[in-house]
Amino acid sequence: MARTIAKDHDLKRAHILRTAAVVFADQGFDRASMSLLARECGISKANIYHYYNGKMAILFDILDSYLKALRDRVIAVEITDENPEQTLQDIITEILLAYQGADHEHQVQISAMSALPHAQQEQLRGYQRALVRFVDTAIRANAPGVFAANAGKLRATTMSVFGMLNWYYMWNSGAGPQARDDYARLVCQMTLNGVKGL
Amino acid sequence: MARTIAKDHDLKRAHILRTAAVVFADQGFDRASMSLLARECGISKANIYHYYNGKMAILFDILDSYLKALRDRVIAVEITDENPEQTLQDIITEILLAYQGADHEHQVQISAMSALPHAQQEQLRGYQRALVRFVDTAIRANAPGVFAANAGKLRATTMSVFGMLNWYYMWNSGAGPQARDDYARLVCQMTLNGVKGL
DNA sequence: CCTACCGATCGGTAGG
DNA sequence: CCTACCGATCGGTAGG
Repeated sequence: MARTIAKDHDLKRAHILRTAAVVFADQGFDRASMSLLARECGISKANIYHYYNGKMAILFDILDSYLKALRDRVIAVEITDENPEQTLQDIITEILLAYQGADHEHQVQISAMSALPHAQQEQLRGYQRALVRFVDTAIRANAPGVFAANAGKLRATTMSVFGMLNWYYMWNSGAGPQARDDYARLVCQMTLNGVKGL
Repeated sequence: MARTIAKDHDLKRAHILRTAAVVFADQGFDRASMSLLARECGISKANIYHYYNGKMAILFDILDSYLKALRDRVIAVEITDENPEQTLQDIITEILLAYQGADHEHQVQISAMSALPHAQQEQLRGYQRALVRFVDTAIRANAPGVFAANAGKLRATTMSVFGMLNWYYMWNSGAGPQARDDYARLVCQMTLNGVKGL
């Protein structure tokens, strides 16, 4: 009995979370009212407060669950020391595939993360940093000599990759696995040829 | 007499515009109140309405003047048919230099443009499209054979460049001309080697 | 799980 | 009769 209720509770909470990501992304966090969110969820506004303590708590849960899952999925990619090029491409592909279907969460991350308290922002940035470090290491493995001589170059190259990946939803948000795999190859190629060409 | 007053009017309007870009970027457009903007401008809230018809009129003016000037500055870059590589690098450098000191406007563009009416958004997107077309043409000139065989590749490459450039403020916003020139070389190199490497 | 309702603050405008 | 400008407050709505 209690389990049935608890299960329904989690399902409903997850539904609110997903709906909120869409509403916050479409309207913007500040102008998306709790009334609208309730309407979109098919429940009353007061009922939302049974699952979340406030509007910011929903925002934090969206980004915390999204970024944590993204990090865990990407750092699980197997690293083969014998083939650093393939490893980098595997990682980039995994990121682009993880982005698939998460455009709303991605947009909320970019537009609304700054609305959170500093401590919560710092926690979220921790997930982002772990991801950046992981990609950073994979890129460095492809040209250790170059980067040993120029530390700033590695950072610039890594941030270039994230620039390309994080901009992807702006021009190809509906892309499927094939298009994402293709783009991963292009990004990987630009990165490798770029850094080795110096 | 009338000219002196008019001149002061324009200067004051420009001051409101610049201050609003900073306030809107820091606080977010929706949560930045007109009261705060007035305080930051050192004038009364009512006085702002002498220069602008409303909050959205300020937002539109920020983005319209910024994007128009950006477009005009970049498409003024001289194109030399004999040296398409140098032309591409000149264009990328000009964009990064135009971004310098405009981080607030850039951030407002990304986070608040969607708050405007569709007609105004469309006008702003016109400036963006002109810029994209210009870069697109410059990239195509570097590998006509490759892109004739693969139209989607050109678009992906162009959007990669904008991803790298538009992400720059996220990790090196305070960069000076030297750092921007360095990064322009890296972006150009990644782009050229990437598309020619296929 | 809802209706009813609050303190506060919003963008915008009144009179002078 | 104009422009430029202010203190005070409007109607309406936000999160809770």
